[in-house]
Amino acid sequence: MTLGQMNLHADFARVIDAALGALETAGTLPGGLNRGAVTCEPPRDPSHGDLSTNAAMVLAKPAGTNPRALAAVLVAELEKEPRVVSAEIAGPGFINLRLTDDSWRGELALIATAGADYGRSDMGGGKVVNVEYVSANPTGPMHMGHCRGAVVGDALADLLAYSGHKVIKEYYVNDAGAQVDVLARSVHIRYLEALGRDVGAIPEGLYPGDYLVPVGQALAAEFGDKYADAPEADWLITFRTKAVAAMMDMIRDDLATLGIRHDLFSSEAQLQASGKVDEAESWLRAHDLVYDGVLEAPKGKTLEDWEAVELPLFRSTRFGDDQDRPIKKSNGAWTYFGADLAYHFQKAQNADALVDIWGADHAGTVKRIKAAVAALTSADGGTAKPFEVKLVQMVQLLRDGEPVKMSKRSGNFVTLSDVVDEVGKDVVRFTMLTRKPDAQMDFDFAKVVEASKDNPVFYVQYAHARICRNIRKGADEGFVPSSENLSLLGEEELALVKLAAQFPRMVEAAAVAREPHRIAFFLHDLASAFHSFYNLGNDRPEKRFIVAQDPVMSGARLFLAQQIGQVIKNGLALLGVEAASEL
RNA sequence: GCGCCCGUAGCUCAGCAGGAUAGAGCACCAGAUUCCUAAUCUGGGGGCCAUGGGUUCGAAUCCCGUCGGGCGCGCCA
Repeated sequence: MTLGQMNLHADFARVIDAALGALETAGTLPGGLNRGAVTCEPPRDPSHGDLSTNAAMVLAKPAGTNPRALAAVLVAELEKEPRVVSAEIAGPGFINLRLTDDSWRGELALIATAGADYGRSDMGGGKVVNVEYVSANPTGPMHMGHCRGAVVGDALADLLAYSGHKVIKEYYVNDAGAQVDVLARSVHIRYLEALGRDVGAIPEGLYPGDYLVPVGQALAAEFGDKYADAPEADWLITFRTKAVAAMMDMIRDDLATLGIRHDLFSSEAQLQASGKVDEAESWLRAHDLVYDGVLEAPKGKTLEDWEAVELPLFRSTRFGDDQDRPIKKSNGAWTYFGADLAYHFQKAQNADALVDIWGADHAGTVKRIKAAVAALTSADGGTAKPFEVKLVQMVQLLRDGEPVKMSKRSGNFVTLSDVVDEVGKDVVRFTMLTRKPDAQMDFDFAKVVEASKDNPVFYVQYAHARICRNIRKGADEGFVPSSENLSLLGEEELALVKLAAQFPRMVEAAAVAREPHRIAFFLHDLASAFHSFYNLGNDRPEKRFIVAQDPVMSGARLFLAQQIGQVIKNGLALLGVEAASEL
């Protein structure tokens, strides 16, 4: 049995499929029906049963019968499954299944056996997926604008790994564009300052942030006044390299406060130096995907300095873009797109699939890069390498309801580490993960700081801590979690198990949809169900986890609590949030 | 003008690759701890799922139009 099969929901999807197969063999159903739309999931209303399938409804038409008639024969087939207590037809043709209590008790035991692996699956089949995220320009510390993509990308990468993919977490360092020259000049000012020169105000157009002060000091310590009066050409490259390295150290530290650690940092400058970009261009030219041409003036805005110049253009209009895109500038340097194209080609050679996490402000470039990657990776006439761009919408930063304008140029921004220091990693991560990534969100700094005690993350963590505390208390009284007498667990307890048992399918669905936020919502639901059950013990002492004078019942209940805690812990781990045993 | 994303309760958001009576948190109201920490629980009010069509057994969900909001539309990155 593989990991992907070891849970009840996956099992019953197969039971239903087998039942349909039996009907085909018997001639009741025509062969070759597409069962892709058949579902097997818990009904929204638990009173309808444990599992529900729409098989009769989606197959009735192609089978030339009506839903309820098909449901009747399918029910007869499903009732042969020993774990099925009842199979009922409901509404327009749903089939609702009730399973034996023992099958749920078995699932509970399975959670204990699987432990940290409960929910893990082999769905990905070991395929290598490269997830590129953050990739902020190395010109300053991480700010809140980067935060969402960082958290979503990291959680998605972990989710894919947990679902049976081999994941490479990658950061693309844009250390080759004009912005790093600006950085080098900004650092040179700080270098002069460190040497005691009067530099006055930081000139317009350079980065004014204080974070460059120590970089200037380090350069002064290393080089003395060697470059103080030297022409820019003498120091630009050296300063650029040193400054980028310093910025990347800072960024790595910032990411570490969120628990984010990339496997691979790829340098744009190194990529260009290696000749990979030229190779990509040659290949594209040979395949008539790059040609020399002249662009039309941009629409929708007027540019005084617009000039028509011949440039090497990528035929992105063939792939739905509204304009062909230059891969080189008139000065011969690569455009961002030109280098990016080669970069993706290189990534594709080392992975079975690519996922990029981008900010929504880059949405306009998705078509061209997807087109380029599709063209490059199907070079040998094969199928193109799967490549998805996941857009993470903007976070509107507010302070007491007032928008905070952020600009690195002006030095006015809310840094990531400020926020993490203030509210903590878990709150930041959970907040970013409790909404779907393709909707905009507001992040009111003051509000989040103030309301951090009410953050849903504590609700979930509290459930876990509560469980740990009870297990400790049980141990103090000599009660140990035990799976010996799970038959003592009744309807209310099994309702908890049924919810927890959905974790594996939630993980798979979240991985397929690339939506880690589903895990966060599931955990909230599970914590809520747990807190509810826990409070039953207020009025009904016999429902407590620790029942005085009853080690057998206490053992079974504590076992239940332990497994619920395990599932919460597994889910939190996926989100990169701590599952503390004390709050 | 064009492209992408969004529009669900007073507010912030879910709604599981179309499914049964649209949910949660916050806020508001009313309750529950001699008993495992109340960082919890129970109950209540509150929604023409922006809007108009279409697809089908069935639509908040898919398609088209309209309105409203965001982002983008340079040889920038």
